[in-house]
Amino acid sequence: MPVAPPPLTRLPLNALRAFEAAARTGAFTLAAAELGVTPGAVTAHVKALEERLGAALFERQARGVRLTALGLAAAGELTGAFDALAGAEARLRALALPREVRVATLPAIAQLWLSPRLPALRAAAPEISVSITALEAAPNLKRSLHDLSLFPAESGGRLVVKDELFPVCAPALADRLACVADLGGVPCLSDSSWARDWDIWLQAVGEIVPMRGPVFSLYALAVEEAVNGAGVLMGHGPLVAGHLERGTLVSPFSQRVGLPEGFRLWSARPLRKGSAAAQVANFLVEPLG
Amino acid sequence: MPVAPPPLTRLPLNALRAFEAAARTGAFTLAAAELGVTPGAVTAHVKALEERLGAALFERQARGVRLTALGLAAAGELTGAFDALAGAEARLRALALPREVRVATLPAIAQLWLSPRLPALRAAAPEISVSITALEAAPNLKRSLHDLSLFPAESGGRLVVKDELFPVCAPALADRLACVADLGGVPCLSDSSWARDWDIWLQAVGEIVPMRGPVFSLYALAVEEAVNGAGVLMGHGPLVAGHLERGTLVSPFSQRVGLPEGFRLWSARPLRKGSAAAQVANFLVEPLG
DNA sequence: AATTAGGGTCAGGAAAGTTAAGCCATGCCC
DNA sequence: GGGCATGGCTTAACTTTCCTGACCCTAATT
Repeated sequence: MPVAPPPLTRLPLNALRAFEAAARTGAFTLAAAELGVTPGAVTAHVKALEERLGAALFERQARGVRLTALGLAAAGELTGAFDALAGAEARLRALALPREVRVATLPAIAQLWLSPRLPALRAAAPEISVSITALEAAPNLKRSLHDLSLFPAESGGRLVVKDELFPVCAPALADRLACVADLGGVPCLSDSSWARDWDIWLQAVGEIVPMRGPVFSLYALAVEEAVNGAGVLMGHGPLVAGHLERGTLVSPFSQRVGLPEGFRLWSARPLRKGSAAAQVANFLVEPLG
Repeated sequence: MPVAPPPLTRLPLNALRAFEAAARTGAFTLAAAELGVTPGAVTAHVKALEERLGAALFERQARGVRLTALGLAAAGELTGAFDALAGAEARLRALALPREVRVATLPAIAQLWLSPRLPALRAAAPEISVSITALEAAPNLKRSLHDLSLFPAESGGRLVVKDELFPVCAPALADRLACVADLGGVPCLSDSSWARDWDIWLQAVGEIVPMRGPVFSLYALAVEEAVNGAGVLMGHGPLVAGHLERGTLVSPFSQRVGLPEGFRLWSARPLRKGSAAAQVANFLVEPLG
């Protein structure tokens, strides 16, 4: 590695951020995803930084990278500094756009739980602009671009609604289901990210039924298919409540299994009383109040 | 299947930095100088940020800009965050280039005091690479790119050498100076950034002598001219000591005026014992060891 | 009236990022 | 165990963005 030429210029900010993200996530691709750029850009940034410093920050391996001692030593302080910067950025945004609230949640929750509630929220506080981002996993709260984050968890945040499992299907299909064992004779829909739902419910009710059926990658799609009579879906209480009310889905069995987890709401930063984010949070937790 | 990537975009880092520098310095021009870009770039960055936020950060006035309430509210936290980032950056650099020490000082001190000492420093610690930057004013320590900063001041830092004033000139010229009043008959050299030197000395010795002579913008140039016999210069003790020793300059009058200030050394960050920066600092303060 | 100081604007050019292909170990599979 | 697919980083050409440099504008100063 060549010794650095007299670099009296400061280290490039974006390269530092790319390095920090790569160090924290442990992979260039993850860092790229977090920063919203392509992996090639992260490669270039880290490389530029290493050339500038005249020392390697990562060991390149065939599959992935690993921090060098230097990289490890430098990453911690950088992470702290960028956390502070993210906080300052969020505050600036909150000051400039006090009516913007950005919520992160699971795609299923966004579509099946949050979306139906938005009209009422808009009616209650029309000046607030709520934007929803669907993410597969809860974002890093310190670094997130969101104000609120609604995800299933067993603890933390504020409980919005408890989750429970029970099979649901179209009314026509329910007629063919007299007992749990009948599930073996109909398609059982499942969602790839909640793959264990059926196991959990069956184990809780003490039954063993061999089942098969299509697997969906979007829970909302599985719900639609269930409504269309394509099969029986393991329903998450809060996500199928609307269809149950309207009668487009019914619950063929009485056994409901409460899950230890519920949908819980976190805020990225302390909510100031009366702020738009606080209003939205309160609405989601206590829609009536 | 992954859900669509976050359409949320974060505020551009470089624009935030430009805004922070402009807010802290109070002027786009100064911010541009600090960042090493042109004022136009700062204009564009701040403008982009304001458009992104949908709110003004500065009030544009015919002559200069002034922070809006929003800008003022946002600037403080940003400054703190960027200070933290600068600290992390400096630490990264120190880890990667442990033998680099960067010193900021006045041009006159660089040329007339520091430069003559560098050979001895190199001999004492040949592995350390010292780079010197001449600045007209002491840099912001928290944000500086330098490790050490050597500037005249009345307090703070570590005292390296006291400053005192007394006229100096070439030996041949000294013969024509019997008393202070004779200064009126010879050119009196002065430096534009130390314009008050003559006043200070004359007032201290209780004389009033009308004088004129060329004004230099570089003190080192004035010293060279004095050596060449072009006139009498108000010498700063530490900066003319070498010439006095070699006899290329002499002090025609006995009156020496000690200044309340001396050359003082600051370090941007706490010096770790044994670090290259600490070695250089110790050498400058106590050259004998 | 002329000068100066500070921002704003615009065309052109340098340096980001993107897209798509390439590498290279690992792990799977027959 | 060789063949083959996979995951992750890299590379190269292209595109977009950002910076520069020269100019204009306004208000305060000389």
